Amino acid sequence: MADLSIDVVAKAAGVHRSTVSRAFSRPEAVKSETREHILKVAEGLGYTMSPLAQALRTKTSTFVPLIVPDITNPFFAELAKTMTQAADERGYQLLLCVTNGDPAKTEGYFTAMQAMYAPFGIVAPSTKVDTDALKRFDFGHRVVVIDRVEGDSSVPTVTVDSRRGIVLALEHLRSLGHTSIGYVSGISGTHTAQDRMDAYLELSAEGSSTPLVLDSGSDPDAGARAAKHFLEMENPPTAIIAANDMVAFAVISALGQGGIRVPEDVSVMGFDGLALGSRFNPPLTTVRQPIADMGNIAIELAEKQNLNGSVDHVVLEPELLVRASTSGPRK
Amino acid sequence: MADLSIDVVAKAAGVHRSTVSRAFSRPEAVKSETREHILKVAEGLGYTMSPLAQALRTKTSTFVPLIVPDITNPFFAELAKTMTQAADERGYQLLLCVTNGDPAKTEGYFTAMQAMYAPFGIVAPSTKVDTDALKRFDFGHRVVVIDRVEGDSSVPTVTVDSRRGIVLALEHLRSLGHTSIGYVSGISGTHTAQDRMDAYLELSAEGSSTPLVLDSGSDPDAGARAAKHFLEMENPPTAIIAANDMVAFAVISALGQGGIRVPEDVSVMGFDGLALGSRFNPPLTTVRQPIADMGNIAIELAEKQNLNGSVDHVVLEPELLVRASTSGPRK
DNA sequence: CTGAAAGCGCTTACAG
DNA sequence: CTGAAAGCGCTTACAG
Repeated sequence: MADLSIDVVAKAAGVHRSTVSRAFSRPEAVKSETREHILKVAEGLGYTMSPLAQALRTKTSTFVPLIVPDITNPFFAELAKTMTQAADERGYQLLLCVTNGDPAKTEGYFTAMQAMYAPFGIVAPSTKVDTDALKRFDFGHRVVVIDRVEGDSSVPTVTVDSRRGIVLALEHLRSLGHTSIGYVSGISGTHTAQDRMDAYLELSAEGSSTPLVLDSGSDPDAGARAAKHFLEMENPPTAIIAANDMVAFAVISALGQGGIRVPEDVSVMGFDGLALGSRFNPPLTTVRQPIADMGNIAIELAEKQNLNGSVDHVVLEPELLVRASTSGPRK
Repeated sequence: MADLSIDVVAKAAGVHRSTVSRAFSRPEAVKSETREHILKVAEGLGYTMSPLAQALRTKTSTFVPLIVPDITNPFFAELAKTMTQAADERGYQLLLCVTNGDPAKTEGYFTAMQAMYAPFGIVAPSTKVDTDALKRFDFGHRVVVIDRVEGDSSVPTVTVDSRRGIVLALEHLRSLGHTSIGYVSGISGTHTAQDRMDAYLELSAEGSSTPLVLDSGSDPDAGARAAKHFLEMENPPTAIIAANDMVAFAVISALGQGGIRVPEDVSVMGFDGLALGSRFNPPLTTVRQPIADMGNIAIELAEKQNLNGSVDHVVLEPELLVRASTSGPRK
């Protein structure tokens, strides 16, 4: 495999390199016979264009970074999976960038993506996005955020209606006969997390049940603490809503270690709709976010903004997913 | 942010661009005063070199692809996480490439990486790697595989001692008093999967217990089928080893839906040591693979091969991780 | 419709 | 130790 460049194809096809370039990049600008001949020769040689050289020359590439805090979190993994495909279908190459929550890393990725001539990027944050900080980077002007954003409406966003999700959860639980419904935050950085909690607080008050937050921490041990709290209560709630599926898993696990069974002793719901939930013990009832849609829409929003500067804020509908972790209250 | 290039830095610093280049890439080749001056000017301007242009010119980059079948599988997610950091520390940028099991995609990544002048790559396969197919690509000669490999020992590999892991699992279960121990394959593509199964078959025969494979499929429903099988047996085993943690989750979930409790009614072990296992219900007893070590070593092996052509095959020791999904046999 | 030339942002022998 | 020149693999006005 000697180094194949546009010039060797040009020579082999008996044309000038600019014609080869056009045959690939602007096919309509070259006579069809010439084009077909060139393409055939190129194929025979096993030639493909160098994206590096193309990017350098045109100052635009097809690399689209997806910046996530933690790929080990199944929510982001599922997002990455669907976005890889969505990007592919549109001719982009998704570059997964994992920050592990380190803001310095995020900035590093921003300058790197700038240098790679990425046309735009997607960020799924773990904290409320500071749009001012974002815009200190050139690249920050071409980013869509998978969360709500405050104050500044100039960055495109896509989220799920958090309040509606909590309504769905509460309705489900109440229809089962629950009146005492607790909440475990478990996450707290994003607006999404905040919105879920706020909605719970507000809606349970409206429903004339007293809000009961078992834990509001945001570390991985929140689930365990919530379970401990539950076990120590005289009148524990008969159902629990967890701020997301991962927290629900942790709660159920810790509860189980304490001898409490789900859903026999207490119902537990999650929020996210992870595939993993269907194989949990018990399979998790949850509010599904349309993760695949979010990924597709994020890319569309980015393209739109890139094209004509339009900035959209899309809010998707969540959906109740009843599995086995909820049932009527005990007794 | 006007476009910053080496030439604008050169002008601002009053030197030739080649000197700027050296100040960054071969600092010892330039007088220290000059260098410091250049670096200061560059910093003031907010200049960093274009990795694209560098790669194009030197025909080598710092992009290191990690090719995995499915990022949604926590094993690969954890691998990706530790490898991102390992790569970073060595000055590489990990590029996550997800094939979704599509061989065509793998080939696509290979040619893309070739085009990106990646110095080498890491592949975590979902099937037995065909080294001949691998080597049809130039890039295939600079790849390390996270699995065993057959026949051809010219590609560096890193794995865990599968047999040893099964020994650990069997010993643990037997020490608890189990004599009837079933197995669920759940995965089957890789040598690793094969080796685990073979070891189980061989070692349970040696231990004079009859091997009992509840399911040998490799799809996501293997766990459910195994549970069904279990429920239909007259004399079901008192313990089950699952080929990996994800399968163990599915088995426990399906068993739970069938009214069987773990570990009260049957003990279940996994294999992998995923972080997720500690938050399963019940927390999963398993054989831990040193995933972080695997990642680090994979990169080291790649570097070594790249440097002096040496090819190593590293086999790591697994470790028993006792949590709550195993106990003595019932009654 | 095709070719010749200039240039994207770098590096590296080669002189001096 | 530093500069001038050629070139990595492309694209795109500009001619013809």
